[in-house]
Amino acid sequence: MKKQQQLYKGSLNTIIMKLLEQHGKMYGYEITQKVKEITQGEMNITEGALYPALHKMEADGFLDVEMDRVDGRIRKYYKLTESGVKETVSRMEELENFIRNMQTIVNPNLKLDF
Amino acid sequence: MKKQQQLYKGSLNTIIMKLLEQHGKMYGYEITQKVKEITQGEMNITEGALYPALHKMEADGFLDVEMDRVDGRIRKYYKLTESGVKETVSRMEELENFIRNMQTIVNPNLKLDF
DNA sequence: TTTGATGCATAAAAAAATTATGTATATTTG
DNA sequence: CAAATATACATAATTTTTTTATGCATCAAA
Repeated sequence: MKKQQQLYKGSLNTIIMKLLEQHGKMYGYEITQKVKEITQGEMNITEGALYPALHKMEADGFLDVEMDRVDGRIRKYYKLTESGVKETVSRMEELENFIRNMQTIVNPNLKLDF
Repeated sequence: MKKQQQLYKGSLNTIIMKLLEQHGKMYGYEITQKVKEITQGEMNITEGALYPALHKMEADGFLDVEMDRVDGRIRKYYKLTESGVKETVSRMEELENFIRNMQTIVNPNLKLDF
């Protein structure tokens, strides 16, 4: 029973958007499985967080939805809108800045390339 | 007017603990200034987040406090307890795992060294 | 046939910030 | 010297974002 890596709050939307950018369109359950697979089970996207996040991004105009019936089950495929693509770029910059700043804080002696 | 880098929620305690580990003891205001200095103003620790965080970590036994009066003003110096040192190690591992997982997600083609 | 996987969803609660104040002293500036 | 800025602490209300706990339904496997 491996220890669960906790998500830093605020990173979920960035993860979702980046996966959609890479895969074109995905449905909710697929996103949870993809994250689990990529991180080898270390990160777990809970459905209680995922679905409200998807709905909010759709309401904000970042995502478009398309319903599909597969094997008698409903799937809601999400993909980035034009606005969503821009937002993804912006969120990626934020993530990179965060990581860079955190690395500077925890490792002040590290010399960075410019 | 440079854009403010927002903190991912959950990272504040890690930042505080790491700074205390590096500097031995610090007071609240000093922490806000140090973060601002290190990140060249990109990250801003708000007092509304800082002081409750310090109080909670003290209550949890991770920090010890020492009061000082300097130039007529009160300073509350915080330092890590033994338990706090262990917690710092643990939080650093979490941060490194988070960064590694996020980098794997956003850059799946990157080959990592082992 | 019942358990686990697939697939969606929402509500209540907790966690962790932001924003807005408040108090007080010291220093700098016009 | 008055006013603004910096130093230094603190708390309350609100917002954001998550976890935890449910709920419903279909399909595959044991």
